[in-house]
Amino acid sequence: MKILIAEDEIDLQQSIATYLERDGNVCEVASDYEDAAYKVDLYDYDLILLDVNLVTGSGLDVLKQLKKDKKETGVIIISANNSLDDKLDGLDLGADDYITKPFHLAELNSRIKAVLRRGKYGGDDMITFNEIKVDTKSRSAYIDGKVMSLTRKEYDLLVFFMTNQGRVLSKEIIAEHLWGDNSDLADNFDFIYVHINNLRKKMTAEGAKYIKTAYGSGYKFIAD
Amino acid sequence: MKILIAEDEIDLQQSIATYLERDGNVCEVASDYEDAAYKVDLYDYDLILLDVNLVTGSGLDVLKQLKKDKKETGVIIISANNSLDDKLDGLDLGADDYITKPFHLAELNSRIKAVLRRGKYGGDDMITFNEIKVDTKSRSAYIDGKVMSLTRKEYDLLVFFMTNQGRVLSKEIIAEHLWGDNSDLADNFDFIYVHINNLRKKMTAEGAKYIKTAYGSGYKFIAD
DNA sequence: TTAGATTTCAAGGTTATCTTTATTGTACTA
DNA sequence: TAGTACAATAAAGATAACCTTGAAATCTAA
Repeated sequence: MKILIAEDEIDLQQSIATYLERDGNVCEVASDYEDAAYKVDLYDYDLILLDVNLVTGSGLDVLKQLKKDKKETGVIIISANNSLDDKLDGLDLGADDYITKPFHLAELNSRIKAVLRRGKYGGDDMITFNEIKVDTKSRSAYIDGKVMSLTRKEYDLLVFFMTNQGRVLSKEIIAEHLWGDNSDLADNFDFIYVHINNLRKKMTAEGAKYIKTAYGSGYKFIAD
Repeated sequence: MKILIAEDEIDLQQSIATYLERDGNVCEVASDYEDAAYKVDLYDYDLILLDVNLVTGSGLDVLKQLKKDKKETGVIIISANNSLDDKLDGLDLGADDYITKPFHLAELNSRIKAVLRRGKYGGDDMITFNEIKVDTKSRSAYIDGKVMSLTRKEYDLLVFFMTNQGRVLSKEIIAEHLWGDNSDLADNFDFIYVHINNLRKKMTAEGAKYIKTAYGSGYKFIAD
């Protein structure tokens, strides 16, 4: 999921981002009103966490703009004070939920999941990149409409790449996500080459050369 | 960088220290809660690796104290069990990241780097200087919108320059940041000339002559 | 339990990058 | 202005990262 965190408290912003990224989401941050408005205008997000009290303007104005542009984005309002007004205004303007500071990340997380589950937004289970589609519910991948026959590791790898498009992923990071906290693989990540190779073969066979090598740093999934 | 390792497993403590010191960091260790609380109160660290399950108390209390004192210290939580609670509580309290035992040192290292970097340029993924843009998430650099094809050392060098704009950087400082290990290459930094030269070529090819030579003292990154 | 599929290991080959070396060029100092 | 220290460049050599393959170990489903 692609999530924008519009929040001016850097500590909080980073904590949320770190937590959500660990769940495989792609986060971007905006620290003031202008930044948020700019990014909302330019990109499409599945979800926006929107602080109403941004330093240089109101988050509610961002929300208005969003709805004017008819973007299909989930919105959760973050309000600092306890006055109901902000929340109600937010819901009136089409926000999906709200949460009041201070809150626990677990609380935020369950609200996020609920909003995304309602299905209206990117919350469906398909991840798409050009001609590649992945249905995470049935764990099946398609390319040009044809089923890709992938092993478990290949599938996991593909999903990890597709949820982190454009980002350089080191072998260590990949290993951590695909094998969890298995400690034994201490110094030898070489077999990742094999899985990369296998996945690449199946993709390039259909003309999809999206897994690029960043020599010395890792791999990234990106179109030319 | 000055790093405190608050961890009661002596073996782990020592291997982390050895690993980080090899990268040019200065490490101190604390084996129990009192020791950690004492040192955090007395000294300033760039980063603290904080085990939540210290023998005589909770690492989270150390974190609370740290935040109460408003110290600008990066914090990475080390949690032994898999229960999310500790990690969440840690992030709620303002930790920058967490890692679960057992983990790979390389993984820890990349998280440390991310946290330290975040402190320097405020959580933003883009570094900009005139027509040059660097996206640290995808590890890619752009000039006039075009992708710069950089090797790892060239990329690291560029980022180091751009985060230290206008400052004279000696070969020794550059070497320390890009190689960490100042033991082997003690006497001979000549290869830096080569990397400077290579990076310069790729920049000047696009008309960007920002790397100035400060004869006898180093280099600085600055517009005319 | 067993056949088949999948994952991991190990080894050799290939290439990009890094370092060394050597030569030429440039800036400071006496 | 000459001499010296420092810096730039190019090209060869060394190294480390990556790719590929086949076989052994492991897992999975019938």
